[in-house]
Amino acid sequence: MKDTDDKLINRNMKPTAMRELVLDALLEQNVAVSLSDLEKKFDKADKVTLYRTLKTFEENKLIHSIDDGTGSVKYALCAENCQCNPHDLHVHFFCTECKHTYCLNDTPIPSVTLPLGFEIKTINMVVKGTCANCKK
Amino acid sequence: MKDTDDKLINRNMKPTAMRELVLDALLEQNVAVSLSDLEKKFDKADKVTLYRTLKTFEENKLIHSIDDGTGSVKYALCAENCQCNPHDLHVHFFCTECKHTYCLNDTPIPSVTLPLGFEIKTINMVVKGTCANCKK
DNA sequence: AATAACTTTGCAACTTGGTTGCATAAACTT
DNA sequence: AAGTTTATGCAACCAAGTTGCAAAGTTATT
Repeated sequence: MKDTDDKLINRNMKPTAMRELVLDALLEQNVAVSLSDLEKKFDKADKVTLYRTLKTFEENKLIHSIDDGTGSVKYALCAENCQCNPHDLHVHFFCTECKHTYCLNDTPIPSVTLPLGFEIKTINMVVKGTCANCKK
Repeated sequence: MKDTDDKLINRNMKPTAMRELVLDALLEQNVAVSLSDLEKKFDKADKVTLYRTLKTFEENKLIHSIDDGTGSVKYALCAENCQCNPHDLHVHFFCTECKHTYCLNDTPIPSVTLPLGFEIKTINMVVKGTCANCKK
């Protein structure tokens, strides 16, 4: 049985062909991907199916979505046992050169002190700049 | 001469009727507004004109835009002498109850240490939760 | 005051990303 | 094998943002 099948089953999803394909694509990337990235990659696949595949992945916490401010939502794999809790949150980085969005898994979001009465539920933190690849 | 005229002229914009109207609307708000908010408020005004008004305001650093993750960009007044430099950046707060977006002007974005080779240009940090008004 | 030059406004129309409804196809259940 | 559930694919739609172009308004020039 395939590795991807495991991952899908572990997260309570049936391992369909489409899902394996998308999961493979996500696994081989070290940057986050958008729906339209996937559309380009699998130009025979239907946009809506890809869309719904990502949605189910997200619901089942196999991936998380990233709003990097580019106007198109990006998706990236969660850590193995991630439950998408606040303490799982990490900083995302958008490179203005190569336009890639990175999960900085080892960079946790620093804590902020809010004004009195404001209660935090979650945080989105996107750093923009030049990535290690483009800096050279 | 009106106060709003001053502000516009200080920022190198001609004080047209439309601009005064929009600036007034921004001044009387303590939360950030979206283009569609303005459309509702001024239902006679053209969407594109409002759009371009906001754009010129932003170009001239009278306001800054906020991507709060709701899918529609919000705008809020800059501080008096703001140049929108990195050290002017503050945290934004989106209340999931009242759906309002606040500028936390007194809450600077904490510094983050990035992986080797990553160079920061700017940061977007949006905290989501319940605001002081809704918490009661 | 009349003309020219530039700026702002308004309408129409379009693009992109995301989304829903519904029908077909595939996969499980008994 | 029939019936139920789940996944996929097509069409169509929606919202937000954006562009092109012409009309209206402003400012400058003589």
